[in-house]
Amino acid sequence: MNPTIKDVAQKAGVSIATVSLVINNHKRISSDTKKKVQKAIKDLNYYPSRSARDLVSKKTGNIGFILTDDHFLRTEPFYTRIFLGTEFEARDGEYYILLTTIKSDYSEKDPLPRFILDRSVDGVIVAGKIPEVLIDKLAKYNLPLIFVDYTSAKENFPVVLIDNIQGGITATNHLISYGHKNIAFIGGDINHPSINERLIGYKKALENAGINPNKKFISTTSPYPDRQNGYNSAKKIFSTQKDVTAVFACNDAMAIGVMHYLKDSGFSIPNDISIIGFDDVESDLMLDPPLTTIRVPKIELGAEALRLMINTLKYKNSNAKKILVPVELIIRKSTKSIK
Amino acid sequence: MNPTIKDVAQKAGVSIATVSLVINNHKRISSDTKKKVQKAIKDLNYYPSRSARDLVSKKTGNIGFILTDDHFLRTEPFYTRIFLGTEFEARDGEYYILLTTIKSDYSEKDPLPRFILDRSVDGVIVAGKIPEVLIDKLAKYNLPLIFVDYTSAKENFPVVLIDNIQGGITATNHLISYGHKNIAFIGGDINHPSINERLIGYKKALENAGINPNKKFISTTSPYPDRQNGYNSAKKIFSTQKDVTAVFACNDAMAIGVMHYLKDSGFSIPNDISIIGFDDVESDLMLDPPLTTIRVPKIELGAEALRLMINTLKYKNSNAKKILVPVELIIRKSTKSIK
DNA sequence: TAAGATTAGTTAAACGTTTAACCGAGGGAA
DNA sequence: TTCCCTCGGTTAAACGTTTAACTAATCTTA
Repeated sequence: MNPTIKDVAQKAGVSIATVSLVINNHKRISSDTKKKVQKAIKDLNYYPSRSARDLVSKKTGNIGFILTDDHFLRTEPFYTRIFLGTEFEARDGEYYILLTTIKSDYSEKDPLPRFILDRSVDGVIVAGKIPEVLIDKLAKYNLPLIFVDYTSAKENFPVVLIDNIQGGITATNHLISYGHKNIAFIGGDINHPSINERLIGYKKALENAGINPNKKFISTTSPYPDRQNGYNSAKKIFSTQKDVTAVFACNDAMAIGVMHYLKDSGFSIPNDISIIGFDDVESDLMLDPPLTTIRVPKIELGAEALRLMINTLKYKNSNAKKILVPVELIIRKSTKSIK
Repeated sequence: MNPTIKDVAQKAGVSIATVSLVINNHKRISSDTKKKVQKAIKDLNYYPSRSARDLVSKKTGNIGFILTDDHFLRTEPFYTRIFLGTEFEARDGEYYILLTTIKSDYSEKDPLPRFILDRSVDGVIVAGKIPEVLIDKLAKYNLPLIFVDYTSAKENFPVVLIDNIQGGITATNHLISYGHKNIAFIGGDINHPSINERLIGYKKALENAGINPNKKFISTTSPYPDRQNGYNSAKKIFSTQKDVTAVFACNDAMAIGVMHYLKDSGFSIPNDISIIGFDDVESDLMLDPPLTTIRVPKIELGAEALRLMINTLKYKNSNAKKILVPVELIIRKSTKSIK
């Protein structure tokens, strides 16, 4: 079997308590014994048993990560990157991430993830929009709960968010600085806070520039912000509004849909129409032209969430922090100055 | 704190051993006591402590899942679906899946995943191609190791594979049955067993039909089977070979690249050229026309791997099983009969 | 009826840690 | 010299399960 703390103690000629103190580098240990013990640990290739440790310390060493299945399976690796950021950050620490998906139409009678029921996690990170009913059920367990890229309107949880408003402003300003005035906004369900905030940023930037937002240029009726809906929304707008010269799509997926529509309709990008996206879902999309967009640091979002969780766990401070992660304008070839 | 087995025992008026026996439904318990105990468990909302259980049973209740980061972040949700299949299957059982990615250029001096080092898993599932050096390092730990969609040539591990040869035959037969004779094969690195096997199937089907495989119709020099390389390979073949009427791409990503090239070059699909892919990565790709392909049951692959792992863990039978998962022809609009 | 077998449940040890309480040695102050 | 403090380490209890070994009661069987 694997070596235990006992073997180490024996080999180093000390008690098991001493070994334990060395491992958790307690100060009450001389550097001599410390070295001896560390040598023994190395020689035996000893690793503490997690279950024994967890049992006595009443921790599990796991963090749950909840995602809806459609978010997990999205074509563009957005939430998967957020997850990866969490996993990267956990990797060097002492936590493991337990990922589970839930159905996006989770309802009252669906069971909670097993890791909640059998208390296999010390806290839960929720990424993306999930049904309110699940939030309610989760809140009943007094587990630390942290949200990423979404949060409940009703309750006040610690959360890591994209600075969407600033991103919306930056994107719109970029188009304005290129001389565009008639800028369309193509978004999905306005009830999703991220999309709404990007729209707010869009409007703010227009107002700052003295441009009156035109309702006919704004599409927010699509249920889900994917390519197909980007295509459809573009169709609706461009078939009636002839003087639009630029599009701000609420994410890259919709932007790609818009590009498809424009190509199909004989428009040239960026000569006829400039287009900017949001998210920067890096992938071999073979887009032509490459899409100007607002980069969201997805890995960073996930890492930030885990750090927040670890802090919450460590200091039990439950004052609900909000962390706004900044975004960045990435200029490629899909936008063009018309001055 | 959470209720323990002690609380349940007290409430039910039995010993803790009895409670334990009920939980693991041992036969030596009358149905009367069983009911009493189960009621107490329900009343107290009791769940056994995993760490205590693991400590005594010397299990961890976790299965590691290793994936290279580029596989995890692929545009098409292929390996993520395999993972999900594993997670689905684990969900109702008693295992948790610990997912970790490794760099695709993992080298000798990179550390092993932490869950291996500190023995936090009972077994490891490896999905997709990983560097041989990692396999060697993993093999040193005597942990059950199961491969999915890849396996080491050197050693004999239990493995769950796609029936690629049959898939290659089915795909090619489909084209042959539509009257095609000059069928191109567009693949990536031939060292990847899956791709090689699909090519073998292609050749077999041609031979069965009395058609001599033409080397000029076969491209296997791309390093990675993605869209861009599909595009490039198509360019190479179609710029010299004028009588090709159909393409069998080794996966959907390359097929999409091929479609892009054909469109850019003014070909009509399927009127001028028929094309079939492999994998069936369902997604909102807005492909026009929809791609005929060979469906790989990805969820099923993952689930099968977990079942194999659980069996290995349960019966310690280490005879390296090989499971071939069948595939299915999905006819859409990208192939057309030319008879 | 007595001995053995079966049934249903209990006792207690064990798993591998952490950590509060304890202890002995040496040094300094009164 | 005596008392107290500090330093560096040890002892032992506790965490919540599983399970081998045991026991008491009932049932069979000759």
